[in-house]
Amino acid sequence: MKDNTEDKILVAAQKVFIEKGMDGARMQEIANEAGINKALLHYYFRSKQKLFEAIFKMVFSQIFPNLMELANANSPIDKRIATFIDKYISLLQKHAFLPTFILKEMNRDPKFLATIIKSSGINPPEIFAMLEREMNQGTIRRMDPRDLLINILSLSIFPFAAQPLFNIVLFNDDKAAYTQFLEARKNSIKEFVLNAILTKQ
Amino acid sequence: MKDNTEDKILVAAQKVFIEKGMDGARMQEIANEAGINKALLHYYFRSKQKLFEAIFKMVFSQIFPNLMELANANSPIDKRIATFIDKYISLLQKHAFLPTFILKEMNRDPKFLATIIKSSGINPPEIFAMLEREMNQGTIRRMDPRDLLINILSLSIFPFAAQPLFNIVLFNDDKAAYTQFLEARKNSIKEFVLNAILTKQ
DNA sequence: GTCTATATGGCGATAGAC
DNA sequence: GTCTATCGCCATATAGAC
Repeated sequence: MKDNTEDKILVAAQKVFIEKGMDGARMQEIANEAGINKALLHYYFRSKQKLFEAIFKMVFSQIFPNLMELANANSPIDKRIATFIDKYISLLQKHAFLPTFILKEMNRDPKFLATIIKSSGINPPEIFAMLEREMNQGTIRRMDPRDLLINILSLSIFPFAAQPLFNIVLFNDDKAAYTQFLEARKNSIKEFVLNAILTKQ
Repeated sequence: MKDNTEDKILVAAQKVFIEKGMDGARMQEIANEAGINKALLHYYFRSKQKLFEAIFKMVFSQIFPNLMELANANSPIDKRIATFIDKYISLLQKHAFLPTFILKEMNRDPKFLATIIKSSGINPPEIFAMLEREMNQGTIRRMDPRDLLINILSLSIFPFAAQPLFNIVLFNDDKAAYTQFLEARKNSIKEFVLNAILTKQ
């Protein structure tokens, strides 16, 4: 992923766009980061806008959870939810700045965002149907399945998006402590969610 | 809040900065929005940076929850948490775009952020001490109090910050439906949190 | 305090040689 | 494909009249 020029540009552009955002990023800085000339950026991607869209698309597909795993597996619902949370937090740990980037740039162009989402292959109705089956069987409490999905995503993503705030407010700027806290949250979130939704027998 | 020129500038700047962000905002647009000349902005605030910092400070104090209500009241813990969630979601409904703005600009200057936070008068240790008392009394499950606080804030704030995404993915771009959903979440979040933490008698 | 006019610099984008 | 040089524009900021 760094051999040819195009890939070098993509790597450099992702770094700079994530750090500075679309408006704050400079084509010159991307060129420096890639070790090439500014004019080459336009040779490969025509405009800053096109380059940005390529990056946003890449990042979005990297960070959007594989929700389908929630729907398809055969194990019990609590197992599936626990596995999903575990995998998803691990993914966010590897790409801790991507949620902030997505949230930052999400409002820029609603139509473009819609296009990206459509082509990302997620199918919420299938997940909701599965959750409703579980509710009918009485394994989880009755609730709006959209709430449940949003809750799981909120609990997982928000602590990464608000990292600088929580890091200062709750951890006195101790970044290592916050990293450790996020690792422990894998289990903490699982317990919290399962306590909230599992019916007791 | 609109009589003198300085206030007109603050109102206009808040609107434009929230919509476009610090880097995307233009002093000319703020001047137009305020119905004054561009040079006046510099007369009152010296630079774009200073104007932005004034706005960020205002917005931050508007949106940061009055956490102390969680700690000080005399009613039972479940009542206090329920009231807090209710009030906080109502606040977010009135200022739906402020969370996105804060998250967007939070990483710009960590030292400035730290200053703002220090002067905001929140005192987490007091809240944690209160939560630990409840755990010792057995009214709520034993857990890391920081997790509980972060969970409540995540469940409340994230659906506003990720509004464009959820609106498309889950509500087919029907904004009224999403607004209604957020209203219903006041109760949904309460039930979710209380089920997760209350010990059954 | 408020305006018009302008200084000054930096940006995205292109032309054109190699 | 890759470079240097440059165009044309627009941004923040200031000077100076009223």
